Amino acid sequence: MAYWLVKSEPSVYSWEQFTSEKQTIWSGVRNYAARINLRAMKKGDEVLYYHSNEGVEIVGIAKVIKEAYQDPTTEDDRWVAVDLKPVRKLKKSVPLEIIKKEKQLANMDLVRLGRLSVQTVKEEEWKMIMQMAGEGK
DNA sequence: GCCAACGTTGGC
DNA sequence: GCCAACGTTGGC
Repeated sequence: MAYWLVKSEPSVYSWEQFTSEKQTIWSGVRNYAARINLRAMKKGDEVLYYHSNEGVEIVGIAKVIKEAYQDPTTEDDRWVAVDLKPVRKLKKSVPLEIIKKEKQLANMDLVRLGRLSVQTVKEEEWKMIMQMAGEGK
């Protein structure tokens, strides 16, 4: 089981929209580093859902329901998409500001590689986030 | 193949 | 709205 983090601008595709649609195609990624991560996603992997620009916080958990396939939004077969579905909203959203203050999370991709839109999350990082979100585990 | 210029992302 | 950081492009 691996953990991931995806970003979305709420004005483009928010968590609320995601949950009301029950699932979504995570397409339109045009970045090589992000593509490597998309390809590595396995069915059942859990994904943190992060709101960029507005909110600037992790708001919920999603799950991979379909592994990488050709991105339907382009003819170019080099790009891939995955299908995600919402699992649940976090009890408490975890703002980037708080993550930055947490020493154990200083090396998270979210902090180091701010602009990467699909990131890996280590198990320890996932656990920390869950604690900070008030999720008992 | 290097690197400067440019465009985009995203935090503030 | 500004600007820093970073990825991509293109000239040489």
